[in-house]
Amino acid sequence: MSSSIESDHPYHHGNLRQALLEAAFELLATRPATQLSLREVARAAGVSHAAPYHYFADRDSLLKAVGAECMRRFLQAQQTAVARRRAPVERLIALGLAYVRFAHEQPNAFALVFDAQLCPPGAPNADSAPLIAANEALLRDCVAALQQADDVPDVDGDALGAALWGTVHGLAQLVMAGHLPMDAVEPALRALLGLRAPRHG
Amino acid sequence: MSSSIESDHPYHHGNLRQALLEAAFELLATRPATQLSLREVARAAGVSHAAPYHYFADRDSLLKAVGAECMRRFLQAQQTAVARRRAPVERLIALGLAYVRFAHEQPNAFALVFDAQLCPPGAPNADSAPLIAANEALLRDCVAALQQADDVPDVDGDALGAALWGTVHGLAQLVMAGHLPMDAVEPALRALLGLRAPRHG
DNA sequence: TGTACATCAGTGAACGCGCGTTCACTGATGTAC
DNA sequence: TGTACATCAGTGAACGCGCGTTCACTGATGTAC
Repeated sequence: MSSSIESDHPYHHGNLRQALLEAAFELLATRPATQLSLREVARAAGVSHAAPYHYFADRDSLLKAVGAECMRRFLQAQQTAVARRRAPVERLIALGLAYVRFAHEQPNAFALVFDAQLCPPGAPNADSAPLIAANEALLRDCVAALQQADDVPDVDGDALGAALWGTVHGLAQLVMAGHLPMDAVEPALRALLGLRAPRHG
Repeated sequence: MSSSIESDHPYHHGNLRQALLEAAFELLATRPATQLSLREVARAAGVSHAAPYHYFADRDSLLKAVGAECMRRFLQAQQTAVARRRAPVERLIALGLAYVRFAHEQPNAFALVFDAQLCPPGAPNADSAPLIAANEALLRDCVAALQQADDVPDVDGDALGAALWGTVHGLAQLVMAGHLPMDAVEPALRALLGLRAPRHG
């Protein structure tokens, strides 16, 4: 019984920092990060609105930590998806689908990951930096593998990588915004990669 | 002298509705639409904070009207860019560049156009609906023209259109978020469309 | 095993703020006579 | 040309709200003796 970390003592919560991050993450199912208030998160964690200040300097740094948590889950979703595939094209498709599916299922978490205010790409001080680097590396590897296959024209790898990142990112946004059904994503990716083959017949 | 619509009478402003929309649009250079307050817009238009209620039912409908205005400018930027080009690939590149450039220069206006809360794609009651349809038609035409060129493999046109829309949309987002410099956009688009040619030599 | 005490995680009252919205009003305008 | 009047765009005081942050506090915990 003493093994329970989640106790209900009015004082000494146990692991409030983690509980706050989880509460915030769950609230993201409800509304965008910009609309999350510190008080709401504290309320959801069952704690007074002043308690979070023992773990986070202010609202902003709580949101930054939540963003890093989201990034972690986002990266893992992609790694899991890619790990099951071998063929370069299939790896890329799996990566893209995982990317879009995460955005579809956790739109506010996805938006937070790419929020320039909270997770600025130029400021590597955040916890997110290594995760972002890992994610870009993952994509780069998939593109490089594709290029080593023998049916791909000779184009700049970095530029192609940027374009494909743009594609999955944009498809994610369009799905999130309701402009495109999730079903349309895989055909879209296949059509695009289908360009690389010379005309049929 | 009596021709001046922009008078400075304390009462009877002249064209307050339009002035509010313009003030709001200019404020978008400063902060995202979600952070715009009615009072701020009224202040920027030089009018009391209650005045907007003569033209807009509430904050939300003001923002919706601003969104339609943004959409109008966004569409026009693309139409202008495409009008100067003839070759299918160049038309597509010009379209994509205009798309991304608008997002780069007016990020908050761009974001508002695609805000699902304020401009929901499923609710065609907004002023934006015909503009959105026109924009999608523009892209579709460019893709169809590309497919009629003789060096393109036989892939599903709708799926390809979705993918290319995703690509420009995603590149726009990545540029806005600082993950990609504006300079990288044209090479990325050219690399992607370069896939359609068989391997060189 | 029992007592005294330092620690510090969490409390709850309080602050000042800007917001969206309402409301009775004011006064410039243009029209009817 | 002059007067009376209806209209209605814009005013400014007021409301209640939830927010972020501060602060003195409380009381559960674990340790030293």
